[in-house]
Amino acid sequence: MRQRDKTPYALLGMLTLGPQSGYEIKKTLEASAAHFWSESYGQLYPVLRRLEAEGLASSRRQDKGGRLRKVFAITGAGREALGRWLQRPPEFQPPRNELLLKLFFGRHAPAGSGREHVLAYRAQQADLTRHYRELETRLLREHPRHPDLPYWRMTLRFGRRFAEAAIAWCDETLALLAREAAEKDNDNLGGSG
Amino acid sequence: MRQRDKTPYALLGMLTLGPQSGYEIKKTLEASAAHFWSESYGQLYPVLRRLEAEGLASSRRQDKGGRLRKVFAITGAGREALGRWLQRPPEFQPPRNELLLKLFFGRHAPAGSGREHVLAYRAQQADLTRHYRELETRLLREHPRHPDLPYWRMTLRFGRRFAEAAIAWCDETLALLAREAAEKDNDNLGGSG
DNA sequence: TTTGGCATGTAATCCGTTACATGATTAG
DNA sequence: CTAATCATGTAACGGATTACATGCCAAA
Repeated sequence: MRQRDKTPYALLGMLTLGPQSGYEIKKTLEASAAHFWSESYGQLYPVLRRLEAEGLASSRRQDKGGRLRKVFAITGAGREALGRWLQRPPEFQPPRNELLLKLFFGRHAPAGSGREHVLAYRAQQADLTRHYRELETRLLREHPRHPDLPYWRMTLRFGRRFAEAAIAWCDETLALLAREAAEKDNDNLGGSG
Repeated sequence: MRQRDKTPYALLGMLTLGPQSGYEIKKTLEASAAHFWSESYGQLYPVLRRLEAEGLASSRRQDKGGRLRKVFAITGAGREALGRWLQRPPEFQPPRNELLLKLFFGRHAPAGSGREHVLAYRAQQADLTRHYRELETRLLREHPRHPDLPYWRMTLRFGRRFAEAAIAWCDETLALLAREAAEKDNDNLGGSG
């Protein structure tokens, strides 16, 4: 298996929660880890096939209410491979933040567009904090003794802290943008008056 | 120009700082925006060529101390294209955080590996906060009246706030991991005794 | 003299998304 | 009836990195 390709490990990890179909894996991912990981079908299905070919997962066809499903399970070799990967230090990935890039060039942007972007981002992050809080509450209620719970919570906490930091930053930034806009207005008045 | 490809705009934006060679653009990017944007040469040079073909940038060969450089400048059409892009709302990009993924599956990881990853991340973020602070100080000292300064500061503040949030999260997480490790030890003692 | 930085580019490859294609079942 | 959801996959494309290839200049 390649070094840089993390999708196989993400899928193996998902299979530690129990045997699942590709479709289910995606749903589970979206419901629990969307804020830090995602996979597309175009990636997911071929990789599952590969995992099976390499003996890291096994599959059996299942008939569920007339629908055909292909349910995958992690194998012993799969668990070992996952464990080895979990031990390796995470690779640093160069971030790309389009909002910051647009702000960085803010002086050359149409008036008010920076403010709009930041407002939209703030709203999105506020929604997210609510979402994280709900998720955490539901998790504690529905799986209070699940052995994975502490780990799931850590990732949720990460999301919450970052969303809160983002909101604070938005407020600070909106104030700075307002000041810039005011100074620009002043310059214009001074220049013409 | 394509919709999704942001590299051209990043390069046009860099050219608003003045005419530069591809090599210089990369250096500038690394010195000022590394925490939210990066480009590789394999991407940068072909895109510069494309920008010129589309009339958004112009170039002239320059002989600097015997070395041949190809210096690019943004054109009027380039400024317009940049302005239009700056106005469009930033696209949401699904994040991928390998550290969180590894933590999420932490129960299946070799003992202590989660802790190590978090410690390494914490150290990295602590370095970063120092770096941001220095950069901001230097910026204020060296370019106190630069019209782009307020915008550059906003992105720096983002970096600092996020690094600080990351450190707080690390400390919280390290405590939770320690508790998990302790409980695991207890279980083992109870099971064998 | 040899290492590091300046400087430009191409080719191979990979990873990932999007669009396409298909079809059954279930809930409204 | 029909829209949504379950379910699996492939093909095309695009964006980005990495490795490769080259060569000059300055400083140690």
